[in-house]
Amino acid sequence: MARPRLTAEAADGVRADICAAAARLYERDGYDAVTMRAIAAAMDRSQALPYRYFKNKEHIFVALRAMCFDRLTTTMEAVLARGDPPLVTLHTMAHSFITFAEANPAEYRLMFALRQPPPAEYPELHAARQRALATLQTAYQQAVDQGLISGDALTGSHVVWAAMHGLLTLHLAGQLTIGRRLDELVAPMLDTLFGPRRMAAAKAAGRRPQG
Amino acid sequence: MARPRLTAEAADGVRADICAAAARLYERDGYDAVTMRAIAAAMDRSQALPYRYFKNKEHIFVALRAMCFDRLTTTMEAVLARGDPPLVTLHTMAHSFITFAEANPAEYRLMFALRQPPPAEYPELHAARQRALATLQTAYQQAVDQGLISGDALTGSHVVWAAMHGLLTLHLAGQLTIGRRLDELVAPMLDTLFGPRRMAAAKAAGRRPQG
DNA sequence: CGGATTTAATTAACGTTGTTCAAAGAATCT
DNA sequence: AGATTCTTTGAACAACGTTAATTAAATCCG
Repeated sequence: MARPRLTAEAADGVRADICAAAARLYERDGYDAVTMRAIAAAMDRSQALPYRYFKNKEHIFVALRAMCFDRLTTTMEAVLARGDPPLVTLHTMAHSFITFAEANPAEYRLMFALRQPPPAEYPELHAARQRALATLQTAYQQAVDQGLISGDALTGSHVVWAAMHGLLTLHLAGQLTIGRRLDELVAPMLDTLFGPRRMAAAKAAGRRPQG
Repeated sequence: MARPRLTAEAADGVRADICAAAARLYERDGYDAVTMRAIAAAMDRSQALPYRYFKNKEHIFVALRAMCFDRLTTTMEAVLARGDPPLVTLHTMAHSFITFAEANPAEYRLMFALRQPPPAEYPELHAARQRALATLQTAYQQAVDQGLISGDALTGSHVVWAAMHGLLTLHLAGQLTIGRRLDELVAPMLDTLFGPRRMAAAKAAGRRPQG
């Protein structure tokens, strides 16, 4: 025959390199710095190379998004694995969500950009997002099962997700005028979502060493 | 002397025309269709004309954003002017917020875009946004004054604003997987924010013909 | 009325960008 | 070695934001 095709792993490796270069550019110099030419230049390759591995620029950003969601999911699953009392877990999970966003604002902006291709077109990204939400839902379900929260977990976890996300979105867009510390709004938000008295009691009673 | 400068009103008129052309393009063909050349072409002018009236493209979008916030504020103020009981007003205001977003998704996306210049650089836009939030805060304050809600109005109105916004943001980005109707989440969200029992009671007792 | 002058608007151009396509390079089999 | 097939490249295109040089328009003064 002829020259053998790249192994699937090899092709994935190149794709990973492309994503890494794009991520580095994005994190260091912002969205506008992520150009196809710059990505290729960072890899010491020609400007046309990325097009052999991604259909277009948008697909590269979709891949980046999925990677970010995977990272977020990992931290959320770690919280769930600690096995704290449900309300403590929810509280901690919400804070780790906020910590993630504040530590990686550029990534968060990317993940939840308002201008995005319809998720249905990118099942991989959709799955990554669902994994994060499922983790929250599991924690919420445990709280419901123990009678600490009423309502169904699917709806409730969506409400929590949306409320936290709204806070972070406004914060990152500089549209929060109340003070400088986001915490001033996080605490009341969590109180509203989970109830202040129950939270305090759960935290006092539920602290464990590790898990 | 020589050719007289354009009147301030005349210049504002041209600026308004530019914004109108940009808005029409944005609404009809999306963000990518809003190019300086297309704006000028829609006005039957040369491609360099917008630069005499706006520093750059970003400033045009800032102006559009401010116009959208003014429209939102108008509808919110109308709700406040009805003079319903505070909890009814808050409830109605939240729904009008959602109605606005669902009726003008493109505008909403524009208003709350994650990638935006720092608000401090555009006091006019900042003021327009503050006006909307102040309206909500006023309604919230009335509820606090009547003992229907605890906590301070500034914090509380921010929490409500953020929660509603989070819901809409995820909805518009297609990241809400629960059912098709946004209402399935709006109702639980409002219940969480304002309390279901008090809400129902207030609505039953407070309905008025017009205000 | 007619040149001088000052502002407005246009034409033309520059540097970049995303993307495509034909040509060149590399790796295998016969 | 030569043919063949995949990979990579170099060059090109159209479109964009933006700026500079040029032309058109409207006033004032004589």
